[in-house]
Amino acid sequence: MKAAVEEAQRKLNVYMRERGLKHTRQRDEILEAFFAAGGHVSIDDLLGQVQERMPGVGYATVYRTMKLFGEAGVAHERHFKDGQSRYEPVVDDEHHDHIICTVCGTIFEFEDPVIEQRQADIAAAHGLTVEHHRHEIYGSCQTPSTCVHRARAG
Amino acid sequence: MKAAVEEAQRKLNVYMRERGLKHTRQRDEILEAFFAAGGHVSIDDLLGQVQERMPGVGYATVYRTMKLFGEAGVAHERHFKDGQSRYEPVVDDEHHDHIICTVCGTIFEFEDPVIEQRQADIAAAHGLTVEHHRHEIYGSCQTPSTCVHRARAG
DNA sequence: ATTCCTGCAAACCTTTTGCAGAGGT
DNA sequence: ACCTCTGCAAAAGGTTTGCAGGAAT
Repeated sequence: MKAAVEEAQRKLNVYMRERGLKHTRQRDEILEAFFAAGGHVSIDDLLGQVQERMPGVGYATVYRTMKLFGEAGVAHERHFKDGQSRYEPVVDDEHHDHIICTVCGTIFEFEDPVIEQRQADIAAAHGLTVEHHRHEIYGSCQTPSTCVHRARAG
Repeated sequence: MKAAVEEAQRKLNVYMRERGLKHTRQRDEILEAFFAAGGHVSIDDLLGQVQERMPGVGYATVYRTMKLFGEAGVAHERHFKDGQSRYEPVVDDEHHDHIICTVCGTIFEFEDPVIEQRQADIAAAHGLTVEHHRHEIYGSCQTPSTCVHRARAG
């Protein structure tokens, strides 16, 4: 499997070239740190990573860059309860959803045409067209000790 | 149908009595405004409502009160992309999901038995029982200028 | 009387913005 | 050369906290 970061790089380059934006070392580093981290990174996390290789970098650059990544369709901004924005990589042409075992933390992916269709219907009923969605199911197997997934959990 | 606010009042009273907290006019007003608003209220919304009846009330009180409501299990704090916390009533044994207009920010609620059922099935297929889930649909009407929801957006 | 609450203002934290200089095209 | 990007610092939200007086028990 090709590294997702390469796909992102291409996408980003196209986006930037289209509007005359420039390729800089900072953007490279941030992109790399972002994908290396895997997901749900905060600005602080990223800044910390990037500063190990480029000590001068400041918050503003990271903020601006993540916003750019968002516009380029490379990163997605999420908000949890801690008041900080967190970012996760956008994985293309495959909008799978997640089902997460609350016992062992295993994350499965699923995609269900029936649900997709219902979503479109519901949106239409409100006069909207679906752009994207987020769907996470949390559940558990029986008990921690009998958790079927534990073996394969990270 | 009994007003949900009464249920919440009872729940809140129990919680407060248990820990010697006090019943005040402010808390009453905020609770009422909170339930009157229906859902997805921001602190500003609440403060505005409450100040119509109690001009002196400040932000701090509303923040502290909503935090209290959260702890008492009467309100649930949510974070969307606009950087503000929004609150919605906790309605027992009934959960809804959200559909959000990316043009005007209007938030609708929906609940769909078909989707609920599929979720349970999908979870079962992975050996899990659903505990809770999070489902947000983002979509738009045509263009900002023709946005149907704009009229009712805050 | 005691203890909790309120309102104000200041503090705090995250994010955004203005600007002058550095860097990419 | 031109225009964008960066880093700094200041500004701008949103939320929290310290404190002195006020209210509930």
